[in-house]
Amino acid sequence: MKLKEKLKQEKKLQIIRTACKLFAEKGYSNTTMHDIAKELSMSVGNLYNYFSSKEELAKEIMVTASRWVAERIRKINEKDISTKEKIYELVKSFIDIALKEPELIHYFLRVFLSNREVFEEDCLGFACVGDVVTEIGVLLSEGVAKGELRNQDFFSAFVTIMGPMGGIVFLHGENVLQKPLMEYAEEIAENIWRALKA
Amino acid sequence: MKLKEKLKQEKKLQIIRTACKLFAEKGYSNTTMHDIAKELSMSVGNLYNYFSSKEELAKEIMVTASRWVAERIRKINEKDISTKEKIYELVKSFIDIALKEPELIHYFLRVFLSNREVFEEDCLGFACVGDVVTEIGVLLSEGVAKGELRNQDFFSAFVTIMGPMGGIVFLHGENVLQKPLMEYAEEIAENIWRALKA
Amino acid sequence: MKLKEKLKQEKKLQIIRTACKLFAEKGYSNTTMHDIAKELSMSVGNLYNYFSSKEELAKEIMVTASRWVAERIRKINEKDISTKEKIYELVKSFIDIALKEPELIHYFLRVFLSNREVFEEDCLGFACVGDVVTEIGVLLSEGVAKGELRNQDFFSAFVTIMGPMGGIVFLHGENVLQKPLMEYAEEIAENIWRALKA
Amino acid sequence: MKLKEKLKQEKKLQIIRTACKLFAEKGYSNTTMHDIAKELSMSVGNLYNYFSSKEELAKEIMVTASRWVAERIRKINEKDISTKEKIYELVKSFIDIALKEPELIHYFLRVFLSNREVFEEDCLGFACVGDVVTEIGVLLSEGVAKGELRNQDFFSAFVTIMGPMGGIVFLHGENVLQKPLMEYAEEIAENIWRALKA
DNA sequence: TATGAATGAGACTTCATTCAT
DNA sequence: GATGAATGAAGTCTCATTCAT
Repeated sequence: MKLKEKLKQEKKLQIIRTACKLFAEKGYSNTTMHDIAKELSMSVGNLYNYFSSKEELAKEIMVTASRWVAERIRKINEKDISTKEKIYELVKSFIDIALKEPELIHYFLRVFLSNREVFEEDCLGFACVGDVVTEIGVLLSEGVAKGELRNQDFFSAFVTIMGPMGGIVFLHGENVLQKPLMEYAEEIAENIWRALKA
Repeated sequence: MKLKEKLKQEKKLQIIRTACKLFAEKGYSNTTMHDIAKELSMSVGNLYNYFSSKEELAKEIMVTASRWVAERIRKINEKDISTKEKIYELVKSFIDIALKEPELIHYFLRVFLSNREVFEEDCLGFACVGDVVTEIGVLLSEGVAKGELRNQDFFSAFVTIMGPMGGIVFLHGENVLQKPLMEYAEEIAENIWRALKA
Repeated sequence: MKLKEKLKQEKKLQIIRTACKLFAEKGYSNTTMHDIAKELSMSVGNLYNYFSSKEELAKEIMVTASRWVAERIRKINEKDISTKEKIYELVKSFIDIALKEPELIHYFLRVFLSNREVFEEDCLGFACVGDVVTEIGVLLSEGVAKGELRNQDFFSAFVTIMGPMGGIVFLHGENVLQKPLMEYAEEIAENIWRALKA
Repeated sequence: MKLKEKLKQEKKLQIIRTACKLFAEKGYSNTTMHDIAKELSMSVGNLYNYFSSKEELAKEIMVTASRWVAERIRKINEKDISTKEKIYELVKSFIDIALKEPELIHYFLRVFLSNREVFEEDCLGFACVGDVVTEIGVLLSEGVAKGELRNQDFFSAFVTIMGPMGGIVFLHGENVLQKPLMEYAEEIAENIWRALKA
């Protein structure tokens, strides 16, 4: 039984990864359950053995993806380095994810940001992405505690971090940037650091 | 003849305003041409006398909305004040728009950002929002010229401005903020200023 | 008043000609009243001042076109030549029309033949194309009277004449013929003559 | 697995038969996918599991119907009888089909002949009805080889055969004939034979 | 579990026709 | 007569979801 359960989880994850990619590429509405099934070489019917609906699938993707990203940030938070260095690492990490697993970030930009009705019920106050928010919160409050960051409203600081990072990745996805994405990391990080530092 | 033409333009604008609102509220895919027609108390068929398709409508909204926002920024640029003050005014202006005409900003967040395929052809390199980009560019380069801002890559600076502003408005739309939106203006503006100043 | 009436008839004819061409080119269903109006540089509404409906227009075209073709046949019938020669002239005439005013023949093939419901009421027993049928009837009965054609059922003879002529013109319209259309005239005429001669 | 595939083919054929009938009766444009689904007691959506579009369906009908008719002609060609007898049998066969399965012939007259745009791409040079053309070609060239038919251009001969046959069946469908359709067979056959014989 | 045929509501779009100006 | 904005029914096609096998 345990093995069976594990296999099922394995498959769920596989579906999540594929669906995340497709949603991120084509948008939530433009991706059909058939598209997902086809990409996975499985039947539509079977998809419903793992997720009760398209919305359900979208939500689980968000939770999972958020957890992955949060994990990366948590590792940074755990490091014994200055807040400035943490911010630099955060930006690099974020861009690294955007390069290696772009669907994670684009899923957020394309699906989560824009299909609020899908997430409305279960994601009030961003329950779905709570892990990420928490980690950013940790980074900020520790920075303040250490006297390295100015004390300010959480949300102001939060958007000052996430906004530029999300923005540059979005522009990258649109092919409007003239340099490789990673080359923007330093400048963005410096901007964020200057914006928040004590 | 001129009158008739003017009336038609008037009506187009009316449609654009209404459609912008609906798209911003419910998302592009979740808003039907029927919804728009109903809200305008007109027939679906007639809608197509003004816009040849739903996509076409979405594009024209973007161009128009972008022009409106750009106009606001241009007025700030024209003022004889310091760059710091300009940034403060920009943030306040942006939030002001978000409060009085939230559909303009949310249209950008919900429709433009997330339904890239709709805009792909005609909006390469953001032709659609070019006016806004231009004005931000002016603000930045003048700031640098006056020695008030550090010289840096345009895109880095651009997302450092637009990211936090967009972010806070988005969170506002999601009802997660604890204070009235405008109360975040000062802090956000200060963050952006510190991020970019020389 | 008379002048006015004449001008109206003139315009009707102009509309008929244009509509006939469009219907013949694109088919009845695929041609919109707007298409016709546009081609004539007039408004849709005005079209309805001349013809009460699309169907009405189609019928009037058929009557008019049929009269034109019948006129050509009548002239042949009136000639003082042998039936064989008449058949040769008929085929050449038919092909000549197909080359110079292809819409007349194609209208018959594309619209009349296939949109029977349009003509049903007013064209029972081919009232619409009665003139052509009559002239073919004259040619046949005179040929029999002169002992040059075998006496046979009218419809058998009728299709033996019209079938090959319509067929070759259709194939020409489809670009499957390898020689210029007119070069088929002799052979077709000879076939028809042999088929019917005494 | 094979069984399932077979069942699907079976159903496709069933759809083809029904759609052919409806198209032949009411014309291509006047027959809706809903009409077809209803006649088959199935859902519109499911229709699209078998044919990707209405046009696609029309094309497959043409190919299938053409194959059926060609089969009948092929059997005649294989018989060890004179060309004259073959022509007589061909006409009878054609009329027999028109009586028993009128939709096959009327589909050709009403849909194929008149909705050229539907078939344009995939049916250039009549690829769709190639089988029928081929068989007629065989009949003709063998007749010439045996010295029973005059040698003439293929297309001239082709329309001399198909024209009268199609014509009489069309008139039958229009209820303008005064005798039962089959009674025209002899005369038509005789006409065609005389038209082509050496 | 796995399959994919089946459902049916609903989306976008077209178009003949009307009517106020 | 002439215009073209307005109507709204209807058509084609899509797609989340179900269910018999």
